[in-house]
Formats: sequence, structure tokens, C-alpha cells
Amino acid sequence: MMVTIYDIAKQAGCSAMTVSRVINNTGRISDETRQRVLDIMKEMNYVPNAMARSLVKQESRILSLLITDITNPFYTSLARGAEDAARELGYRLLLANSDEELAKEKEYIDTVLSARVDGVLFAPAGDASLPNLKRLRKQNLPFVLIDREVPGIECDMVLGDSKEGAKRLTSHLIEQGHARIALLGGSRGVSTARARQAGYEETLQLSGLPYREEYVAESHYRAGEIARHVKRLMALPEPPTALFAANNFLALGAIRALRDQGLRVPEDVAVVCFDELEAGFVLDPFMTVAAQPAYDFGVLGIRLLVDRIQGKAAEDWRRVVLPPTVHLRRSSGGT
Amino acid sequence: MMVTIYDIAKQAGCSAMTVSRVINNTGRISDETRQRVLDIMKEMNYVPNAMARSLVKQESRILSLLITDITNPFYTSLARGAEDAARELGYRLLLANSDEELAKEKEYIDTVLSARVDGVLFAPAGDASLPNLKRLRKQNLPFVLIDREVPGIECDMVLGDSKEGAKRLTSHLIEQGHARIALLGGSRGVSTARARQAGYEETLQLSGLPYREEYVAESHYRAGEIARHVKRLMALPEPPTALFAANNFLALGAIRALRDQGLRVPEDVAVVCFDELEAGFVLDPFMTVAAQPAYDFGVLGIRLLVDRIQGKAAEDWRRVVLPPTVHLRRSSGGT
DNA sequence: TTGAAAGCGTTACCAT
DNA sequence: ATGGTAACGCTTTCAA
Repeated sequence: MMVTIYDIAKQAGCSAMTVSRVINNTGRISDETRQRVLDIMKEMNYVPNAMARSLVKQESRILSLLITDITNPFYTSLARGAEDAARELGYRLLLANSDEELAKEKEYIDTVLSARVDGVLFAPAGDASLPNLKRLRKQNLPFVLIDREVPGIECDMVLGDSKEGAKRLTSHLIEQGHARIALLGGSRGVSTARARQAGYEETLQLSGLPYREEYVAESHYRAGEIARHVKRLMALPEPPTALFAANNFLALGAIRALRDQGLRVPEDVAVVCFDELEAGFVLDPFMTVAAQPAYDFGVLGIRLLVDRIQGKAAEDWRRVVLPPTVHLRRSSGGT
Repeated sequence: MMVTIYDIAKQAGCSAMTVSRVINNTGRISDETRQRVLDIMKEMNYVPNAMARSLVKQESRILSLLITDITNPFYTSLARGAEDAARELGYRLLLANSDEELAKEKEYIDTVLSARVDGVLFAPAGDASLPNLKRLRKQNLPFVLIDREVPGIECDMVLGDSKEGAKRLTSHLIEQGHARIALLGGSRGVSTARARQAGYEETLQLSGLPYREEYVAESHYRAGEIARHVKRLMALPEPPTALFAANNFLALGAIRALRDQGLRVPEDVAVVCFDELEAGFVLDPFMTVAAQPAYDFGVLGIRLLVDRIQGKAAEDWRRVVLPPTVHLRRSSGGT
């Protein structure tokens, strides 16, 4: 169907091997022959078959990036970083989206395994991703974890400093005079959610504030859940005066829920969150956040991965931690 | 290196062909043999090699989606639709991002061609994408255009109704009493930008309003450009009282620029735009927009593509047009 | 119900 | 400097 090196060889009056050598710039070839082959390749619109090549070379020069939410700006920035880094290193990037669903994640593992990609940059849905990662490990496919770690698996990873960020956001609220601070946390099955909660608790303790069970909510991203949590919190006898949302998605839901209840931010409730919000917030840079260097997550993740694939990595697993930057804005009364 | 059907065959005491038949559920095989093979496959952690299979079957069951901006919510929604539709139809989706750059687009063409994907869902950077599309056509690789059309190429496509949306937004501004309406348009090298400008002009004309050259700006997405355009517009002897931005990105830039000049929206200038803004705007559903059904763009695009690949499509090229929905909100004084 | 051989398009290896 | 042959892992075709 498509033009092959044999077709080229026939036209050029040489062997397929010679054509292959021209394509790969390998071995010695007379300038005359090279030019003739090149001309004919162009003329016949030759396109190399990457699958055939990968089959014999036992490498695809393709990396794969799995993210959990393609609509989250944190992950799209990360994807851009990964893309740029992969390109620079001579790899293609296959992008996929698990939607935080374990089933899709598993399906994806099958895909990359049978596609014989050279490595995977992996943002796990949560601790429950362990079997999926073990599958990669068993098949000897190099991978790097990004954003979240998974207990039970040792590997290279690029993480944010969730605990530190949470501490700083919580401290900030305390400095603003808040003593009743609620946590709208993510699932405890996700490492970042746990770390953010830990930072919150520790800061309360260090400041001599009580830890109140009823001020802590755990969200599993189900419909209407955030609104229910917020409603419960604000209906407490002593409702919180400030809210720490563990990520941008939760913050959005929380603010919407507060608004629906006629509460103003920050006048009635101060709100801070982890992760930057969408670019559109330039219209109204409103939220106090702990922003993470998402693009760099992608770049460094790919670099670790490629080092590992090419055997340039140290034997020990590497753990890169990128600190967040806190931006004080109106939502916390910070500006 | 990895387990092959020959390894399985040896263990199972049968031929590779038998293993192949078990994997593909093809031909007749005794239940006993089948079970034995299945057991051994599991035991040995067999993973089929998709490249080897594609090489002989001459199809990859992979489709490719090219978008021009992975950070734009229009395209990420579209990508989700495409992903879901592809999955449903038994295809994998390879996602790529051209960043509106022709060079990346060209590079991408090479990739999909040599990867031997079965088809491409293509959001072109603009009219200048023509040679890239011709390349696909020459290689007989099925493709479907989404969002933008490209003069000079006939193919299946899924488009929005840019002209109609522009008319309705412009009419709305006129109904609000505006007579001096500026257009912040996209590049004239992009079909949607032209159609939106046409809708704008036509509506002015039908309403008996003059078309003023100085009220029209064309943006090529260069740094600082939007701010300069807005500054020029607002410095005119008779500055516009309303602004129609041809897409969400331009609208964001425009509003920021207006704010920097101390102008309020909508009190000093009304603003409307094409495309919905980020989800984060739930915090402040502020902008009057012509929203497009982005997810459906993806779904329908993939369906057209697969029909074409599988030979189920009519001979004639199909052109699906999805109408926008106008949401009246505060930015235009609409609510 | 099962198997042997050929071939998909390429590169590695050994010749010449 | 160039070519022949085998191999990558699989499916198709034909035969038993």
C-alpha cells in the first residue's frame, strides 16, 4: 500500500539496505548514491514506517503522559512542560487522561504496555493505583510518578511540597486573625490530600488552636458533595470564619456553594486554596493560593524518565520536591 | 525480551498459531487447549505487541487528535468528547498540541504518518495549514477538520456557526443601545475569524450603522498586541462603547487591558465574545458569550472520521455545523 | 482442531 | 561502498 524502502531501492537501482543507510545516515555511502536515493524518496513521497522500525530496534522513542484531569490547568501546564521536554530530548509524547478513574487508568496501562512505549510519566488517581503501577514494574517499563506518590511503590518522582504549602496557607489565615478554620480536603486515598491535611493540623497545633473534627470535610468529587459539606460547616453552632480548600477544584465548588447561601468571600468567610486557578482569573485575581510550578513538574518528570530509560540515572530512586509559591490576594483578606 | 506468543506456545505445547487464535477468538479451538493457553498467558504476564500486530494487519486502531491550544477550555472539552467517542468505537486516541504553530503542525503530520495511525481529527492553525493537509491527502490518510475550515481542501468537517453567533452578539449590543461597536478580531488567515467579522459587518449594515474601519482590529496573538489594540480603540476621538472579541482569549486580554486603563466593564465599555470562558467563571458568570458545544465537536468529529475510515461514509464530503448558544450576562449589560 | 510457511517494513550482522 | 539474510512479533493463507 504505502511506499517501502524496497520500492525506493528498485527505483534507485540499489538494495534496500542502502536506502536504510541513507535514511539513518549510517555507514558509508557515495554522495552520488545518497543523492539519487534522496531524490527518489522525495519523488515517491516515502514515509518511514515507525512501527516496523520499533519492532526491530526494540524501542519506540515514544513516552506517555497520564494525567487525571485534562480540564485542570495544573495538568495542562504540566503537559506542556512534558511535551516541550520530550521534544527536546527526541521523544514523542502520547497524552492520555484518566479522569481520576481507576478503570480508565488500568485500561491505559494495557495500552502503553502493548504499544511498547519507552516510558511513562504517571499522575496516579490515588493510593489505589498501586496494582497498576506494580503491573508496569513487573513488565519492566520505566515510569516516573508526578504530583502524587503511592505508598508501596518505590520509584522516581516529582512532587510538590503539599505539607509546607498547607502550613503557609493556614498560618496566613491565623495571622489574619482567624481561629475557626475549616478544611475542605480531598480524598484521604490521595497522598497530596493527606499531606495538606497534615500541614493544616500541625499548624493549628503549633499555634495553640484546637483541632476540631467537625471542621474537617473529605470530598470524593461526587456531585453535590462539596455544597453539602459547605452547608454543614456553615450550619455549625460555631461556624468557621475561614476555609482552606485542598485544591482549585474544591475551592471553586466551595465558593459557589457559599455564594448560593448568600455568604460573601472574604467578608463572611475567608477562602484559600492549593493550586492556581484558571488563566481567566486575570479578570479578577481574587483567590489566595499556594501555586505550584506545574510546567516544571512536566519538564523534570520527563528528564528523570529519560535519564532512567537511557541508563543515565543513579541506581537510587530520585525524589524531586518543588516548593509552592503563596500568592496573597483578596479571598483571604490578604490584600 | 518480552514474552511472545512463541514463548506461550512452547509452554502450552502447541503452536504459535493456536495462541494467536486464542488471543483473537478466531477459528475453532478445543476448550481444553484454550484454557491451557489462557492460563499460561496470565502466568507469564503476556502482553500483545500492538506494533507487530499493526504491521501485519495494516491498521493501528489509533486515531490522532491535533488541537491548537491545550490550555483553551474549548479544545480540552473537545478532546474529552473525542476521547469518549474514540473509546466507544474501539479506537485509541493520540493527543497532540500545535500551539497554533505551523512548524509544530508539520512535525506532527510526519509523526502520525510514520506512526500509521488510522485517521486524524485536525484543528488547523489556519489557512496556511493547506500544505500540511495536502500531505495527508496525498498519503491517503483520512482526516476530518474541526472548528476551522481551510480554503483549497475538500474534506469532512465539523464547524461552529461563527457568522450566526457573531450576528447575534452584535445584534444584542445594538439592542442594548450601542452604536459604536468595535471588533477585536482574530487573524484573517483563520476561517472562524473571517466569519465572525463578516457577521459583525453584516449586522451593522442591516441595522443601518456605519462600518468604521478604525473600529476593527486584527490580532495575531503576539505579546502586548491586544493591549495596544484596545488602547488605540479607546483613544479614538469617538471611542467605541462596546467591544466584540472574536474569542475567549482575546476577550480576556481585552478586559485586562481595559482594566489597566481604568475602564470598567460594562459601565464604560460593554464586552461580548465568542466561546465560553473557563469553568472558574462560575465564581462570577460575568461575560456575555456565544458558547459552542465543544464536547460535541469532538464526538461528531470522531464519528465522521471513523465512518470514513471504515468505508461507511457517503462518497460526498460531509459538513456538520453546530450552532452556538448565546448567554446574556453582565459584561454587556445584558442581565 | 491444529500447524507450517510466508510476509508485514525495517535494521543488525556478516559478507563482499 | 554495497548487498544478502535473518530477525523483530504477529496474522494470513493454505494444508493436514
